[in-house]
Amino acid sequence: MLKIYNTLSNKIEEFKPIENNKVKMYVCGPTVYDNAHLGHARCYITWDVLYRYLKFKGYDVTYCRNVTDVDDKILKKADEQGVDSSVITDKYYKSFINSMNNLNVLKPDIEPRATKTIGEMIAMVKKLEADGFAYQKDGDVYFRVEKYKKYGELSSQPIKDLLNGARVDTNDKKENPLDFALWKKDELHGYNSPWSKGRPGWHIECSAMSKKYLGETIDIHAGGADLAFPHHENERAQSECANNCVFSKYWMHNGFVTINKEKMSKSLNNFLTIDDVLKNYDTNAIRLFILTNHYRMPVEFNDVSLTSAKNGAKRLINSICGIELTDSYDNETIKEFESAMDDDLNTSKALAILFNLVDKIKKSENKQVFANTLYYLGSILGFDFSLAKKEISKEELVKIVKPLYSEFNLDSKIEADNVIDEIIKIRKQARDNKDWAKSDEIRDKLLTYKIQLKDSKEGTTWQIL
RNA sequence: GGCGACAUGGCCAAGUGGUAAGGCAGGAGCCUGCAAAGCUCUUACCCCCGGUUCGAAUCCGGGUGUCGCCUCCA
Repeated sequence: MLKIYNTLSNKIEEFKPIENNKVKMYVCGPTVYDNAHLGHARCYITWDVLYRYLKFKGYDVTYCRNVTDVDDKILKKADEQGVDSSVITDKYYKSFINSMNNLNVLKPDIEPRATKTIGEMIAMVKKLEADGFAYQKDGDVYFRVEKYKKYGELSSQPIKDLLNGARVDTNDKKENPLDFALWKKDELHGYNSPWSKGRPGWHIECSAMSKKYLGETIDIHAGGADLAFPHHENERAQSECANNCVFSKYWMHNGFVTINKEKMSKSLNNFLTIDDVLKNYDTNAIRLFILTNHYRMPVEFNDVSLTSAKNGAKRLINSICGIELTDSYDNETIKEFESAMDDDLNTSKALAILFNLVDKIKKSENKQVFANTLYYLGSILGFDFSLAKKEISKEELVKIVKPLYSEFNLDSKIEADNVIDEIIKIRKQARDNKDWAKSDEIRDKLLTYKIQLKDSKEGTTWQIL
């Protein structure tokens, strides 16, 4: 039985979909105005694991992750560069998708774009205005927070204390400082609407897209912890007032990636892009780095942790090397894994189970069963086992071996398959003569071509790194 | 100021009442001419004080420290 932490109740609750075994989940996607950073990676990897796990549990999941392509920052950048905003959004959307693919994050079922949902947003704002939940002022439209009695419930913010907060946006146009914009007048970049040429507020975008693609009530709404207030709070207020029903049954939030103990973010300018990190660490290292921690806890980025994850991931992934995979599994381990994951996605515990499998693969007679199980469960966590070391193909070998002919003055008639063995023979002569200098020189030289030698009593074997 | 989270071995991190998963690093060993890689083995009483209990890392109270949200942010 899956249990998840619901931000709405601040409790771990049993997960029960609204409709049979169907799950509708919505994750707030990126605003595409810059390259995605490691914080985004954490977020989308976390929800990718939830998506994969729900499917593993047999749920019929519809996963919607939007793309925000109407936004102040996008327009600012477009204006600065003197281009249409679509130039900016297309560029960074592609970059985002590329990063997600590189991170082995599954494509959501639906990826709506805000610019394609403007009509629905306007309709929603009209409804809110007609029902007295919103008011127009000088072409802007604001949501009347006091009309929604549950306001502040999701983020556990007492409404009266919000007013006393140090950072409340005061704006003469608002009836109440807490009211937030549903529509903003913008003659320059705007869309036509009943109120003004303008554009939607950020919060209404998600409300409208969620409704359009998943319906008025969904099972899970997720995103970064920084979205809980005000974004999710506002989304919930709008949607529940406009639709007159529950917006989302469960709300889930992931913790941040920190660097020097501080939240990694654009505004603090202390971020590393996903592509930057991928230069030094592969996708499995990043997965392990992130999943080692519980998804609601902060994760501190540094090279020590990433290197640790890199080494661990290598061992995990390579442990299935050379074992033919079938479809026989160790059911007991699968149960353990499920029980860990059922406990609010305890990925740390799930990983411990995977590492125990690594041990079993080495020690058990039944290597295949444990290797299958590791592959199966590891894939639920999104590890990419295709990166495990495999037998290299003939073409690859030919390519690797090519420069060795001249390097070692070999006869060009020697088959690629035999080149390395031929060099080992040369080295063996040196070793027989106890010419260690020459022997080591050959070994080091081969290593520069990513060919690693291993000496043992039975002779010397080689391996491509 | 309001709300909330966290504090476990060298580093990271599970663990919500019965005497501490797992990863990385380190150490020892096997292997080797020496290495590398790989393999085997290996290191903790849980921030402080007080309380509840037969028994607490785990519950309660009080400290101390760190972080987050209250503004755009995953």
